[in-house]
Amino acid sequence: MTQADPAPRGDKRERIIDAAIAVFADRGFHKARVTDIAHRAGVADGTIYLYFRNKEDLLLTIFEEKMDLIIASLKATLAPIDDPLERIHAFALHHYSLVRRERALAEVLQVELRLSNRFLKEYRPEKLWKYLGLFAQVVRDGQERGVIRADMDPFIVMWAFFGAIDELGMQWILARKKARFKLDQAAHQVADIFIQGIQARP
Amino acid sequence: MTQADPAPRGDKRERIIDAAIAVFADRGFHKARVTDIAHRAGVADGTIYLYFRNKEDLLLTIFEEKMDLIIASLKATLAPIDDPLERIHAFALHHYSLVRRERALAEVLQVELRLSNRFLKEYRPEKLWKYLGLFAQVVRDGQERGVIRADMDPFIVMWAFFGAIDELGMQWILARKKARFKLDQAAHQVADIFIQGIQARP
DNA sequence: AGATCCTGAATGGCGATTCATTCCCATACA
DNA sequence: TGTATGGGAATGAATCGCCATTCAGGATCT
Repeated sequence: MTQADPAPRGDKRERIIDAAIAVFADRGFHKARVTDIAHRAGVADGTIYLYFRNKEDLLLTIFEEKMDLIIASLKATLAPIDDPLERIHAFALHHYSLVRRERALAEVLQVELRLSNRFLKEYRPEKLWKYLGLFAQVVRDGQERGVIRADMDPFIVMWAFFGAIDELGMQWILARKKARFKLDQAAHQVADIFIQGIQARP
Repeated sequence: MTQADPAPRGDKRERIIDAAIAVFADRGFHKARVTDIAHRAGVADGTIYLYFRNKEDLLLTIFEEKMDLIIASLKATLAPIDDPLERIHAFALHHYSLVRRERALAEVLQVELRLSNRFLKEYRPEKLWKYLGLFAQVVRDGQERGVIRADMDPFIVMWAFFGAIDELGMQWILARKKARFKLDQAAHQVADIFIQGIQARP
């Protein structure tokens, strides 16, 4: 009749993306077979190529689209918090709440994306910069307000903090149930170290 | 893993390892072709299989052998330093001196090893644990002496510190000459953040 | 000669990608 | 109402390129 979508167009695309996240997390990008993804999504192998240029495009699409959601969510979390030091704390907690809630996605973003040379060397991970940029901005704000040491380079602090958070998240994911620490505990300790480490002292 | 060399002698093994480090760093493990490594080492493709079981064994052998050297070097660096907080500083500087001096090796260890699922999930990176364990021990010593906060989990501090150091090292390597910071500056700032962050306060 | 070491072309397997074919259904027409 | 038709969507078997690995000979020593 009207302009109603005749076919479940978006549905298949969504299913392929979800299946890809699961399979990438499970087998790793390189070992993941397109056939596996197609099977899991309940579509034919060729169907995937109607929606994505190739296997790598599928990985990058997941990154692009999911990061948009994550960035929006992070912004919403930080918005009501005024104190920069408190925001650092919130950043860590927010990061891990995602890791815990969507472990497969987190695994793809943290572990698998890094094996894509294209991603690391050729492709500009704009979305990652945007995500981290929010943190760097928190540091700059804190410096302007005088609560964070002025001799710290926000750029270095940003990568250091992300590295710390990311590494612990990765170890937690890799260790699965055997993890020797709790994510929340890690979030608190790391945030605490950085807050103590960079705050301006009288 | 390399059991015992069946027979072959000479400097070929060494040349293959050096060539592999260069090619892995340059093209990435997956895109690196055995042919490229052989060519660079000045040997025939098949020769590589006289010294290594397969391509992955080559990667793991590089890890095993180089880590032994790195661990020994780190121990020698820390030995004459008594103050745990000063050792943290030395750890960061030592790590980056390696990154700067042997960039290709650092790239392989930091970036490429991570793409080997086998390495991260199945293989136990004992040597990495040994390396990091040295740092965890520094934290424990500091706690016993009362100069480091007792409420910090050495395990979490260890991963956080390594993550921070590692991430900055990776960004520096990836950015090559365009890096927006100096390695030494990063070493000092990160060490400073952690020292300020974990030291016991009166 | 025999043993050791090396060579590099040939092989084989894997799995991403393609594309000829089929399916589905909205619309048009009788 | 029944049937034809056009074309986009989906299929999945076949293709095809890539490259790690092998191995039947050579080369080089003793």
